[in-house]
Amino acid sequence: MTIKTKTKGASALPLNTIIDGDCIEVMNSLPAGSVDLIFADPPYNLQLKGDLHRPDNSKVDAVDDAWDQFDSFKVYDQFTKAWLAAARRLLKPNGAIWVIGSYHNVFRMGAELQNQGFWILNDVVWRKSNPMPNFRGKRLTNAHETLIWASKEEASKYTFNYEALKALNEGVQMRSDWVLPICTGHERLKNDEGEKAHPTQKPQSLLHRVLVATTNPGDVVLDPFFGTGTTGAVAKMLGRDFIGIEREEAYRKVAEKRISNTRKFDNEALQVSTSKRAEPRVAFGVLVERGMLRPGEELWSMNGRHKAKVRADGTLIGDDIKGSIHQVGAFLEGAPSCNGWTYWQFKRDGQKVPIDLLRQQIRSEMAKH
Amino acid sequence: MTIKTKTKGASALPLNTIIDGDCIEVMNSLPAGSVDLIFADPPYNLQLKGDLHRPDNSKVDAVDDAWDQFDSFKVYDQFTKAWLAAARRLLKPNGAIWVIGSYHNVFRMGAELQNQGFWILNDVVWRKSNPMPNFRGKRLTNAHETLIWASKEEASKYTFNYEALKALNEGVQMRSDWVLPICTGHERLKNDEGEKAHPTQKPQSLLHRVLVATTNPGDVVLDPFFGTGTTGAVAKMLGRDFIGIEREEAYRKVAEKRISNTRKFDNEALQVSTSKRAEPRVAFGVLVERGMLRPGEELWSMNGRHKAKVRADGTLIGDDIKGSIHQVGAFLEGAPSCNGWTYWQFKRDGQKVPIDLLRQQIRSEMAKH
DNA sequence: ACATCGCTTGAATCGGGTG
DNA sequence: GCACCCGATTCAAGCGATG
Repeated sequence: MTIKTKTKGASALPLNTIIDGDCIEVMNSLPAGSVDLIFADPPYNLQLKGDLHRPDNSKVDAVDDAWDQFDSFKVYDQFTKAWLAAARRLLKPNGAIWVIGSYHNVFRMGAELQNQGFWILNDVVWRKSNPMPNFRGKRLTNAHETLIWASKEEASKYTFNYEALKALNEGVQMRSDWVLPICTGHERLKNDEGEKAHPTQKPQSLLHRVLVATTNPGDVVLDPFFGTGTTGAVAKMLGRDFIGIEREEAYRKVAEKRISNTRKFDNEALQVSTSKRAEPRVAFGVLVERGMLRPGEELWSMNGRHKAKVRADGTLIGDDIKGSIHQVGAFLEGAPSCNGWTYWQFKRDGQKVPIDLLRQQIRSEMAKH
Repeated sequence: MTIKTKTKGASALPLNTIIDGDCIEVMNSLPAGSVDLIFADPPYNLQLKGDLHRPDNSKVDAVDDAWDQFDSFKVYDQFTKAWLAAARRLLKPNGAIWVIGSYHNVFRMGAELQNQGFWILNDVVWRKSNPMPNFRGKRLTNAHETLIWASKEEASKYTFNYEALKALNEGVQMRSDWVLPICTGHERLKNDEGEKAHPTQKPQSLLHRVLVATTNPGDVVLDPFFGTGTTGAVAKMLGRDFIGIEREEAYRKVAEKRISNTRKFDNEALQVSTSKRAEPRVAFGVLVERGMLRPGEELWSMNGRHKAKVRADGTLIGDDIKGSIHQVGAFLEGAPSCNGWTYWQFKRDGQKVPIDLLRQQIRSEMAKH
């Protein structure tokens, strides 16, 4: 695997590699403020017999009575607190995190995220189209898992590719409930004995949606519980850099092989729809300067109820009101605000045309240079 | 309102009343171990800042009530701890609790439930069929809320009406994600000024499912955050006893009126529990087993264009096709699916009759037993 | 009576660039 | 850091008015 590094101060970031070790120690050894996104699928809990370790790596005994149950929650909370703190330190100021869990552990993770100052943006329900039934008929079919998406802090300017997700959802904005099948068939990795290589392999479709939604090409994505590397494989396909941490050699081996067999999509395919907000700003006055509108020319409101005159400085004058296209529109409508670009129309050849059309002309000229 | 009481030791339980007061104090004044189910919809601690406007500039009527304001997570946690402890004391040993919340508060509630020894049975996602969109396009549409269902302790023999829920779900076991519309239209209670009486009124369909799933007729259901009394109204319809606690007089008044206008065998409730979707699934083969149709008998499609023969195992055989009544119908019509019950007809006394009539006969026999 | 259109509304942690 | 102001942004339902 090609090892790319990014330098941040004195230390370098090992990109597109799987690091062997305890995720807390490894994260604490990496440079702070260097990662764009973290995706974490930690052990789901503790009624789990065995295999739970304290932050100091000592092993927790399997327990089943109520008192020890409380004790095991305490230990799980310590573990959660430690790895979330290490994760938060790694994030850039505008970075974000995803965690996934079930009712066994997700409430404790969510509370700790809030306690540490992460700012929850959404909780997302992964609704499984093909869950395992409840065989004993004693409860509801456990047909979902919960993800939490949170920015590093309240003020973070997090990445959210709104238009791309809207496009993924047939043109209506993406909701907080995602229907996706569980990982089965060819996608499910097997070990040499033909058994499933990992008990909780996540489907690529889930990571695809997460990464398209909240990262851009070239971003650094870290997964502290890498397992068989779904995060890394999807990151590679999508042209993101990944860092995986995994302490089980068997998983690392499967993941290495998987990722080396994965290819990146074409650059063109990685482009996603973007919002208008990302397009260059155009001042209304430019339309006048360029002669696209004449001073003194009249504009009509979309609803036909109002009109105003263009002035040489790119402001409008209407009845009892002067100001920008936005201000005059807002005043005439009695609204708190108004997008003048979509509110006003001008006349050409007897037809009324939105002034936004002129802005688009200017933008397309700008794109050529 | 008729006041029924149940005596438990020295103290009596005030049934089917709305108690004025702080829910923690009131719960602590009631006899321990006396309640079958608690449904709790506490303040969510939304932490809203400025105003929000729709793209058409109208203002969103947000939850800005004093009862939803908390100074910090710490204060909210103290509140949660106190009311959950009071609730747990009230529950019978085999009692259970439902809580509902959003990502603002549900993680803290879930963690505290576990800390206090409640045993989580399922987390349930209420997927809203008609949520409010995200107007700014900055996040995913917040299209769900989360409920947690937990027994008083791990050893509790909780109530779960598995078959009733299966029947409600077209004969397949109920999942942990429930699609239900939010409370609008005539169901939404208004105050004297014609405004919504409560900012967060829950739909009756949600409480209907909760109470059918986890209580039996005659059970005592307590709601410590009664609001406008959805829990009480549905409990009354379904023949359960309720206890409501609510400290806002305006809400109590609306709830009193609502519940006094509610009848036990409300038509609406009956329609829900006996709707066609809820009726027991009948295998076509049963019609053959019972001699209502003979193997070898011919069936005709509704449009008269196709026919097929009944086989002894309850499948059909037509030209070039064998399979279920649905599969054969779909094949002959070149359709992706087909409801065989309404597609096929048989002949009696020269008349063609839909086979669904036979299914109805079986169902009415089943209802007698 | 029936279809269509327009208006209203719902537990919401809902900007960002420039000066 | 703050103030100012540009300007981007919505889905499903119910209900009443209209044709």
